[in-house]
Amino acid sequence: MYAALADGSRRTMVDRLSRGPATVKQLAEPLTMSLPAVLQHLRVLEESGLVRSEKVGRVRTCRLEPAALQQAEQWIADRRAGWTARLDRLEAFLEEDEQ
Amino acid sequence: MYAALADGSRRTMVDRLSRGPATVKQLAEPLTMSLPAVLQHLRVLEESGLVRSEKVGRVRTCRLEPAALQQAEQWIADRRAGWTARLDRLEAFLEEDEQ
DNA sequence: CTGATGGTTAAGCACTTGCTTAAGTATCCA
DNA sequence: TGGATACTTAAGCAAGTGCTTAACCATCAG
Repeated sequence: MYAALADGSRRTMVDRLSRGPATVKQLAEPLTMSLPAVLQHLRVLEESGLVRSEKVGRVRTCRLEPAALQQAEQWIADRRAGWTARLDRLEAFLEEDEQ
Repeated sequence: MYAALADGSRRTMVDRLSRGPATVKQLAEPLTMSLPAVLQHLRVLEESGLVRSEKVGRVRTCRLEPAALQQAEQWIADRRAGWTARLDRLEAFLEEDEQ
């Protein structure tokens, strides 16, 4: 899933989708690459669970899957929390030592 | 930076570091790969800004850089926020429509 | 029906990544 | 001093990634 976010073009796509659903064409518009390339990025995003899409007529509409984003966010938050907790304990220890 | 977190071995290293500083040897211990491979992962983590390390004697000690982690977390949080804000507006609109 | 639109598939290619082994270098300890 | 410890560098390689072009399929509008 972080692998999906590792690519700049894909982050641009996620950014676009965070402002609302979009078609493949619309996702491709700000990107300087061929449509097949965009399709491949979209596939990566879908496989990571970050994006869901469905086709109506000849138009495929994509939308963000906030639950997946939250999961990624949570992992980082947890590691960071562990680290700051450690710092707090160290601080408390130094404080205690001072007395 | 997400590229740095994209690899499982590197996430294992970050996880270890979230529980406190560690030497290269300690980081390598849970990983089933050669030491040079670990060094290469460490280099990626340092270049991403997620980890800082310094060498004393013959031992290199690594520690997490929480600011970088927070930055990654923030980006995700922002995209997610944009999306949920959209949902809220939609909900408000539907509610209004109902009256 | 026919052309334009929106998407899809397949093949190929340059470049990057994630390892490996082999051969160092620089401490530290007895 | 001499061996063990803790990294470090360099070279090489198999697999994966991010594109491309060419060709194709399925709507939709006129």
